[in-house]
Amino acid sequence: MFDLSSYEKLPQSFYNHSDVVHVAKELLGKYVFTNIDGIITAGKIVETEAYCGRNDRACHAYAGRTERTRVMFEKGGVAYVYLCYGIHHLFNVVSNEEGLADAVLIRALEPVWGTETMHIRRGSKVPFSKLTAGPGTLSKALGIHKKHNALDLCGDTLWLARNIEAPAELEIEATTRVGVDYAGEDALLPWRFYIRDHPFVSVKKKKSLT
DNA sequence: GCAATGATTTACT
DNA sequence: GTAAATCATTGCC
Repeated sequence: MFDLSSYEKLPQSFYNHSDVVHVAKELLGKYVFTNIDGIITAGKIVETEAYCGRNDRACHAYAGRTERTRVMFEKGGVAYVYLCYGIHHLFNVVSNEEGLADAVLIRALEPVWGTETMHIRRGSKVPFSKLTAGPGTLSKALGIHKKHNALDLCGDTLWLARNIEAPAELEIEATTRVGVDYAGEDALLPWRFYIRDHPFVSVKKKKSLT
């Protein structure tokens, strides 16, 4: 059975690491919790992508600080929620110090708590295996809304935790990121991480390699 | 103030 | 496999 007492909220210091790629890898196997309207949902992180605002053209913050991206320039430990294509909410974890726009995009989760609620939020009869397999769908399943943008991840509405009983070692695979072809050479950076052979990883196919 | 576009998903051919 | 849905952010007038 799932025991909430086995989970420990990640401290502020976790997000202040100077290497966003390192944070992205550390996030694998951790858990995302949300408490929306008193309903708790949670999922294990199985896929992430690192974005670095200083030298990564794929990052929204690369072009500079704007009204939208200013959250990424905050100190680590806040949520950056962005509405993409007018439909989908993407959930990012901001890392590093204030002024350095690093963030980790959560691309896929494994539902572990409140799966009934997730099903309701996802509406139609999506198979269980698709509940949180994708950056837009996982946000919807967890009830993450853009109103949660800039939320403190150490708060009581949206936070990350680790399982104190979970094994420390994971099979981590690193590949190029998805959907950032426009970023040119930066799209080739192996900054996408996922747990090897995990069923909830959104297996991306296309790879226009020459 | 107005038009273009995107870190995606879903449905239809 | 291709195309549409849909809207906040962005850049230019």
